[in-house]
Amino acid sequence: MVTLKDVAKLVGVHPSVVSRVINNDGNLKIKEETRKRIQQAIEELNYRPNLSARNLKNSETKMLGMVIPDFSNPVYASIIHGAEDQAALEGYNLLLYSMKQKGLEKNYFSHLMENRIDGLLIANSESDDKEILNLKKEKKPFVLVNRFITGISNHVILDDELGGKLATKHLAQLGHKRIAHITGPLFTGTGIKRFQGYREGLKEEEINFISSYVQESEYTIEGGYRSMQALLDLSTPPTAVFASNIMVSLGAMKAIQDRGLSIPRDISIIGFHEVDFASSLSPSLTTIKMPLYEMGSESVKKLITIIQGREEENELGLIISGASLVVRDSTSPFLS
Amino acid sequence: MVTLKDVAKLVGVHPSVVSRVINNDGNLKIKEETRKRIQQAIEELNYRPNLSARNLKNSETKMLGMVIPDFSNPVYASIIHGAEDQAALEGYNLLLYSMKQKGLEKNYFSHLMENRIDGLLIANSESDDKEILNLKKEKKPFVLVNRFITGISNHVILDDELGGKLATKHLAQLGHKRIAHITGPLFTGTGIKRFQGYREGLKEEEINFISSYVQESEYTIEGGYRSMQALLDLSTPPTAVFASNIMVSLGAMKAIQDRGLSIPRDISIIGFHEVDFASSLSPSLTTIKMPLYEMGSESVKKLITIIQGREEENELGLIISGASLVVRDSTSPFLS
DNA sequence: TTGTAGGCGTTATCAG
DNA sequence: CTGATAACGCCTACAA
Repeated sequence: MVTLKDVAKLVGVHPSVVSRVINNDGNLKIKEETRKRIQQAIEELNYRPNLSARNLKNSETKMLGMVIPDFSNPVYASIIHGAEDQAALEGYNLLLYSMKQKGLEKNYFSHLMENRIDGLLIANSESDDKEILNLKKEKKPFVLVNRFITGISNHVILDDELGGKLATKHLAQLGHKRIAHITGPLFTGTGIKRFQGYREGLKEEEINFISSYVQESEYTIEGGYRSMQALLDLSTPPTAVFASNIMVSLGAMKAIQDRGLSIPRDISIIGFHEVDFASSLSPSLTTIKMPLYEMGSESVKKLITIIQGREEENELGLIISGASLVVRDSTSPFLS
Repeated sequence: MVTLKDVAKLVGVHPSVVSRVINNDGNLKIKEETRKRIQQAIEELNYRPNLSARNLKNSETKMLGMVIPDFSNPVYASIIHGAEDQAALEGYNLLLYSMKQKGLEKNYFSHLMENRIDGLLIANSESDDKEILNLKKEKKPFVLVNRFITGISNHVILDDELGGKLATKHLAQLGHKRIAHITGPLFTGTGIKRFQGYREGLKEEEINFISSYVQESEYTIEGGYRSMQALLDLSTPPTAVFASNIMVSLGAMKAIQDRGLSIPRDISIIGFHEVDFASSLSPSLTTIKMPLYEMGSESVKKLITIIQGREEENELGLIISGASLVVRDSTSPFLS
């Protein structure tokens, strides 16, 4: 392996000079000629700085950890994409940890303590509250992404309430009165807030809240399927459904169609979060599009400011505002 | 930050003793009592070894890079999952690079040269052949995943040909004679081999190959949509279609349904690669399930043997055998 | 069984 | 403008 020394020897100069040329601060003075010779030698030997050594010296790694529930969830693909771009922009790399990983003993926390990563983005919903509070105690840089824990303010979240409201009002404005909601787990911040949005939407449209039209579910295809079945079993089934998540939407659509009912003729359905394949479903799915990419990139921005000590510890959490309706074929006016 | 020294000082012992306790080889002799005291001190101070220092000393990082085209492709989710599990099992971590990343200047190659990662899994299909050959010249550990380059033998691939054959024969055995194939790009190994499988399948079932039933496409929803439209525009359209990829399947299904045709009554369709939501499409999609998870984990195994120098440079590539049919509602017998 | 010394490759500080 | 030196935190011969 080629080191600074080798380059220095070839040029006939001290290693520290080579170091300075590489970390080109601009304002340190080096004779133009030696700089040239050094750069030539670097090319010639194909020298590459050893990052482990640099990391040790600078006590930073320019790597950020990010915990996600699962790579196969398309919603996280967008968040990751935003995070990755922003990280690259600021010279950082992303080390991803999925919760599905076998034998993962929360080594993202270890890595933070062991300085493998400079900071951590926590985007999984499983409850690790104790360890997260510990990070806070240890003053390790981290940011909660799309997640909220009481007592911790450094989070970046979406306006899920607005999204839920938009979805519900869209259905109401199509003339539907019997609007159901398949919620996410009601111990998650997102589940609760989308549900609140649903209630607000009903209120603003002067529709009575009927508790049997609310089914608590998991964020899974199977959950959506079962919950939709329950709704269809009601003596007066809903004519429109707001599904709290894309997986839930898939399950619900399947349940409706398996009963021989047609979307949207018999039942309209709207999903939460926009994904690539929404337009290629049959029928194509009306969705609420949330700024997922932005949430990813803003999370990284926030984490880096914390790492670089440019932020007060107790700044308020960031809400990425915005939510928009993408109308497709799965929702249509209520036909009495 | 707490270091070895701090622990040693607290116990009243030399740092090297502490180091030995941590790297518990088992066969080095340390008085049981001092070991205990050291371990207590470690707990007490909450000491964590600094990985940058360790990496520098050992000239390894226990991190593997992996280049993928895009996080939002569900097929890669399975591969990543397999890779991640195997890596964790062997004490490694995965650093993922998506090709979609902005301002990514192939820094996965740099990272390999700069010893940020110990080896690289190359699973993207974009052509970087020159740089890959360079890696070989530099004797840097890498493995090609689901990809083939002439002159390079360390790859791990699937039996795409078998998969293509299975798909085609399934359709033939349902009585279809007019079987179309929407291929992937025919400059990719996977595209070519699935196409070959298609031809073999036809041959074995004694069905004539008709070139107008072959549409070359990209691995995208749009590509599948356009190619399917072209097939439907034929004077004698096919009654069954083998789509080379899951995205292509989505596009093709949409195209069929947009024409008011029914799947599978008018046209049967089979997709390549099994994904979570295949069963929740409408109709649910018959697919060829390939051992993606295994490909991921085997790739990591192979890479680690190369890193550890346990493998001859020119060993043959590995083919993960196996392909199976998952029959669902999108394929049905041909009705004359 | 434990201590000593040297070095992994880089960079910061100071002196020349 | 360039050189020397020390240090980042850890590990490993070798010596005691």
